[in-house]
Amino acid sequence: MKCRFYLLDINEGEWEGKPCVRLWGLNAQGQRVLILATQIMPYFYYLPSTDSDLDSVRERLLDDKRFGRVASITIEPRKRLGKEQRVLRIVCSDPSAVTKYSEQMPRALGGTSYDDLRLPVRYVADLMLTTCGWNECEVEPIDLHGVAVDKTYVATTAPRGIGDGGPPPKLRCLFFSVLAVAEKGSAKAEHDPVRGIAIATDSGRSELFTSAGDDDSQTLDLFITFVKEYDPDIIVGFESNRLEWPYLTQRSKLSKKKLAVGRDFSEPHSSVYGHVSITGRANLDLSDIAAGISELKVKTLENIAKYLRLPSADKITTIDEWDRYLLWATASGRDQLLKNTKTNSQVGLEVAEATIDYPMQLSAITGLPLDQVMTAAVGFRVDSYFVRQAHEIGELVPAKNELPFLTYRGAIVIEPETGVHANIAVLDFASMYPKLMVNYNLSPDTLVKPDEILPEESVYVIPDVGHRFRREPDGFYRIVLTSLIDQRARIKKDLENLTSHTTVFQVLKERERALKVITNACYGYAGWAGARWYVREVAESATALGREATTKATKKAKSLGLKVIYSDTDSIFVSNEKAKIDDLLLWVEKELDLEIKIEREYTRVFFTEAMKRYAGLRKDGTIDFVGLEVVRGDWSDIARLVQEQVLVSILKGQSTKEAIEIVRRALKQLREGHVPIANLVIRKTLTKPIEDYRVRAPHVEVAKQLVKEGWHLTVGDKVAYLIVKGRGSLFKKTRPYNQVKPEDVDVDYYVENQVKPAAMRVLERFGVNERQLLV
DNA sequence: AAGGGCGCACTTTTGA
DNA sequence: TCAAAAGTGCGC
Repeated sequence: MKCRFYLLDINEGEWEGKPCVRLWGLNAQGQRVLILATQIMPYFYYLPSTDSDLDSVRERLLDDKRFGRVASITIEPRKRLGKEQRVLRIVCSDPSAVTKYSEQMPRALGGTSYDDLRLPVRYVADLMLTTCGWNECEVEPIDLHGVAVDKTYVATTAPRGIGDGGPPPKLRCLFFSVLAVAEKGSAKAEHDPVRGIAIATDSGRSELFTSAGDDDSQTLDLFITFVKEYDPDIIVGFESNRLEWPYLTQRSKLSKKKLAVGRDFSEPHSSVYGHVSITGRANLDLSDIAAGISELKVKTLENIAKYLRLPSADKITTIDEWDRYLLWATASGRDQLLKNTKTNSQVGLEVAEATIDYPMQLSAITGLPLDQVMTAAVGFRVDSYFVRQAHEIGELVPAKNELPFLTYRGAIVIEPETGVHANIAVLDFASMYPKLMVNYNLSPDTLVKPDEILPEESVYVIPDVGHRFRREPDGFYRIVLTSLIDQRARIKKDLENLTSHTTVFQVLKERERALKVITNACYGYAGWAGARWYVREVAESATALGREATTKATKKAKSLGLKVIYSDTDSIFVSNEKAKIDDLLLWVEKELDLEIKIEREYTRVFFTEAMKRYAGLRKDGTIDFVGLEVVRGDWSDIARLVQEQVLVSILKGQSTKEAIEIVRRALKQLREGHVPIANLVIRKTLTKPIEDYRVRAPHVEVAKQLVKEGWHLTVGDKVAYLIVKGRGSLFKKTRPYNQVKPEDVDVDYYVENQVKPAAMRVLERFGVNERQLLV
């Protein structure tokens, strides 16, 4: 019988003594299914050194005792950098041999291995399976114990992804939130019991699980039982990968329980990209979604809800970890904490529902399962997409690189005309790098070696850097990018005929966004030393061509009589003169084969002397703040707020008098101690392990202190601190956010090193001097 | 265990 | 006292 299934999760397994993958999903009737597929045996490709004969190498390998788990070897035609090659396909009897042998063979016999892929990835690539999408194969029912699904099958034909299989089935979604309380520092599984777990489901269930006293086994039992009964397809949490799952797993172990939430009753386990995997379900961590929202400076669930303007955003408040212990000591405090946890789960579910379309579409496009796609870095998403595309065209997949990398020249920024300008248009090249890569066929397989002699008319010669690329045939990057660009164009067209607010529209919109992100990431990917298709020359040529395009367009703009006040990479700020701009747009299209658009129009725009920092007033009255302290997460709120008000006043008002008054008022408030401590907090990220720092930076000193006090701090964490009164260097006057009393604050520092510099950055352009800020 | 590129502004520490 | 180095976070 035929089975159509929506794919949620894939893992390795075994069936009748053969390696298989387990495909977890839902069928067209909405039943939960598990399909075992044994069609593909684990394999990789091996290309022996050039002088050896394939047949004899094959014989030798089959006899080699070191490679006892080689099941068979065939000789196949594949392409390496577009060139037809005959390679050995090494089929192994178990999946782990692929990783081992693909490294050992080149070491023992020379040559190179390709397509060293884990079996689930192999399946996704070879069969174009669609994660978060529909697939199809012939199946036979089987009896399988130890799994909680409606149907179990074995695939009798190879499963295939079906392009547009229609809308997804109704998926069950559960959000969970864990309350942990510690006397000092971060909660630790060894001595801090789970105080409560709240869940909320898409079916409207909202529960709070607790235990009496310090024994949390009832809480855990209730949670495990609920998950089993509700049987969600998607489990969502906040910081669940890093904190909640490891904590719950450890707590369960301590009470001799198994956190058997998987559809095979296994426990959550951490996997490749630092994500947690729950067999048969998709585990999603909203903090990974928050990480992708750069406007969000402090990544809390509360702040995401507010950012998304969810109706329920007002219901949620963040209770800091260090406040929990005292609250927990009183009955009313406990009540507050538990209620807060429950609210978290309800709002969390709404956040999940509002944001999940994007990860699902990104998963469908890249082939990375839903639980991996948001934790995987941009480079790995591109990697995954490329692996699928490579298989389609028969191209060998190179191993991941650990090549030494070389830096290269990037884009041009021209210094802005300082001050305020009226009526400015911002012109942007649309997808500049991707289009240049397509236009000039920039790709590893079209790159001409420096010593190779080719007729001039058969290659593109890149300005400035001199690299050459064959005009024909289409290179790998051109093929991949063209497909991405075309798909996106098609969706954009479809969107025009749909009404917004419909589900279909939203899903397509997110798909379009996912395609755009992948498209734009290709340039950076080419210049990333860790990429499978790392080719510095491609990235270097893209930036060289970009410099040329922007320079030429700028020159043309000037010759048309436009005033150019600033330019960065692929954007040009010009006087907003419609007719001249239209001429320029046409010229760019014709002469540069690129598209340039009016991206924004400013009625007024302000520049300091610096590049990459400005503020522009749009026609609708909103202001874009770019690069300035206002948008930086490492300045105190008070400094950012004052600068923002100053800029509003400058761009919307008439004189600087009002702006000066704003600063004076703020400084007065500050000096009188009326500014709440929360507005004085400075946050900086730990970008490396604490012991690796070579200087005593303020946030690192605070981090050291916090670690001593029992807080878990790791790379990527933000350290929140204040500056307090004292002597000596700044790093001696820093204290953790939660330990500062208002009277200890070093007001002078905030006046002289926060508010004044932020305000003066703007005001000094108008001849205001610092003394004028004194009252 | 990892976690796209380069260009730029700016603050603070360091070391002579 | 001063320039260089370290460090962070931004723009595109």
